[in-house]
Amino acid sequence: MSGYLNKVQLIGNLGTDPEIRRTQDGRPIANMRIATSESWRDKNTGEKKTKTEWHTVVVFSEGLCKVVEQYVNKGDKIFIEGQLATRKWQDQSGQDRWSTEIVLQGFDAKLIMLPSSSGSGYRAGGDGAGDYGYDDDRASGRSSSSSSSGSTRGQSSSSGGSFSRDLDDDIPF
Amino acid sequence: MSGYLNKVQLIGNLGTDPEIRRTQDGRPIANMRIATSESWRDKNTGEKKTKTEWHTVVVFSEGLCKVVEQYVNKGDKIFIEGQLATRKWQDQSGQDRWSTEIVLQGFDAKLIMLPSSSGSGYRAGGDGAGDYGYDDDRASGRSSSSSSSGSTRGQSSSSGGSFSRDLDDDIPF
Amino acid sequence: MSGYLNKVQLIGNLGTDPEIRRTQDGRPIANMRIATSESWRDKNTGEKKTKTEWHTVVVFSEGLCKVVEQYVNKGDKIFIEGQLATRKWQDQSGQDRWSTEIVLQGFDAKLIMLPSSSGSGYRAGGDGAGDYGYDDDRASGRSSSSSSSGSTRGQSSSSGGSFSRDLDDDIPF
Amino acid sequence: MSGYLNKVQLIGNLGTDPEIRRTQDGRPIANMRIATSESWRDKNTGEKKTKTEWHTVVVFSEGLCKVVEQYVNKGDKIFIEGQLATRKWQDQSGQDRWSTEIVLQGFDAKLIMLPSSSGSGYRAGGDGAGDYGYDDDRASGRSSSSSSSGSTRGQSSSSGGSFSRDLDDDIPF
DNA sequence: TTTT
DNA sequence: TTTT
Repeated sequence: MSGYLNKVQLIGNLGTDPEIRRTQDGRPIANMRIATSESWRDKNTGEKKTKTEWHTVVVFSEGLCKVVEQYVNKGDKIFIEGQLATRKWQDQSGQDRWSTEIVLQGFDAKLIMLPSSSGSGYRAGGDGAGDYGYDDDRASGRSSSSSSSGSTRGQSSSSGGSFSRDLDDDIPF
Repeated sequence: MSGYLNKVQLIGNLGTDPEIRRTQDGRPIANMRIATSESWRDKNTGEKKTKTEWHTVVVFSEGLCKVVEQYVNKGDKIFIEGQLATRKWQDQSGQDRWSTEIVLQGFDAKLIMLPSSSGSGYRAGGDGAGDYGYDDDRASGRSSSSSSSGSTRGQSSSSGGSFSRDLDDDIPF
Repeated sequence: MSGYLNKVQLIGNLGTDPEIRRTQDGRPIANMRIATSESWRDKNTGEKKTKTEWHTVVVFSEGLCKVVEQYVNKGDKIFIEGQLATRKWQDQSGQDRWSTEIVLQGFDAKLIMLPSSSGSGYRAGGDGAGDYGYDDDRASGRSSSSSSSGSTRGQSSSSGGSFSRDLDDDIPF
Repeated sequence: MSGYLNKVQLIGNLGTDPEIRRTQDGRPIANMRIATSESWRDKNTGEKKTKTEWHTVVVFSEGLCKVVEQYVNKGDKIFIEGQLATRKWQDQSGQDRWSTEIVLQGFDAKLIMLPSSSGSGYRAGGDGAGDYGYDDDRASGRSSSSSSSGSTRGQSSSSGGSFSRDLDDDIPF
């Protein structure tokens, strides 16, 4: 509400295909594992070093979930902007555990597909991400709970596209 | 819509009071001049140098305009997040000119008031920034070129507060 | 090194005083717990809700550590920019655990002190944050596991100041 | 010097090849024109609209200039992070003009090549951007004024790579 | 024109 | 544990 900023931005690659699950009332939630890496040359040894960081991204935004479901695949490079959230859960032995995730929900959420360099992907022609016809009722506040696709996952479109926050989220973030 | 990012973030101080004007259909637009500075010590001379950069910020977001109108004053420090836009206009002699501004509009817009260190400001009690309860009609599609305050400018509240994207419902911000 | 972005930005308040420890070779490391909050009004009940997120920030940057040590206190509001890093550790029972932290290290690290609105703080006069004149040995490759202050913690300066990346020369910051 | 943030981030495409010029003392400066676009559906007419914004990016960072010179071409998509700077100049008639540019200089500067979807580019094998062997004397503060390439511009490498700030800049920013 |  |  007041005077705070909580922002995460990543450009990285998906380690696996996104996992889409649904809440009891049918809302989709997408999970992605995204890798970012850094390389540097060791000051002393001159050796080249690399460190890869893995991030868990959870997409609550219904609009972005649809995009993830249809256009995002293992290996793809994406830009995401979301918020940090640490969640408490219990492991099998009942012990408290915490997981920190990057949450894409509400207006701050952003996802930009960055063309995969692998080029192995199917390059969508007229139906690329850029034309996904995401008829923006987000901005108008209408709550078209238009089901969303089932499970048809497109081939990697590799076309690039920007998708940002949607208004029909009611889950606080 | 697709594959692009255009983001500006500033933390700086207002050089003057914001200027609020209105479109013919009554929508408010706020203009602010914000200074950011940098200092460094010259590598050769050891001299300390400072450079101040002045930024023009234009607030189209109706909700943020109300906030600016009520809580933001000359000298205040704020964080803003918006987009770059270059606008063409004609000077007196009819020559084309361009001005680059930082636009706060739509969902990407964000404004956080940062408590003024001067402390000269009037510290609002129960009616602080966090309770301003404005409702914006941009996101809802309504175009109520309504009311909104006239010119009553509060004293510098110095209370700090975050105001983001135009929303009139419960979606957190 | 290549094609990745891993960035976190927070504006929040410290829940406790920073904790400064030192590595065996004398380098300081600062830990801070920073809170960010969000408020929203529940769409259905109309109830006002708040959620506070706590973040663990670890400062490896020697220059920023000095700043934290001298100027940052419980309750202060700061802006930080760093990177996400997830660290594995073993709990008492030898089980693997992971913690995600925001790391301030190297050139991407940034810390801006935002004047505390509480104003309870001691306002440093001539020795304000802007004059701290620290020189960092990280960027220069020197590993002077040197000096640096012991434990003298200033009162909350509330003066505001920006401290970024490790540098001991004239490059502006 | 203290308490300010001035940050611009873009993901966009180059409208033309970068232009590299040199200062009298041989330092390279690269200029790029980068486009970002937005699309939306008009609330009233339902019409699809697009607006493209053009940004002028000036690279003072010597390391990033080399990268731009070798790897960045017309049409390429890149991520850049820099600072806003408004510069005054005189037109032919001696009138004052101002231009706002995004400056990549010093530590805040960042450039990430995003694989071009066009795929028309020559895909560098072992000498791709990722292997550019930018032997990081930046971090060590050494000032290897190693000339830099002349004008050999590689074909679009499409390989992606991240390049960030260098220490050997002395031009303030 | 602000601020430190 | 902070802050508003």
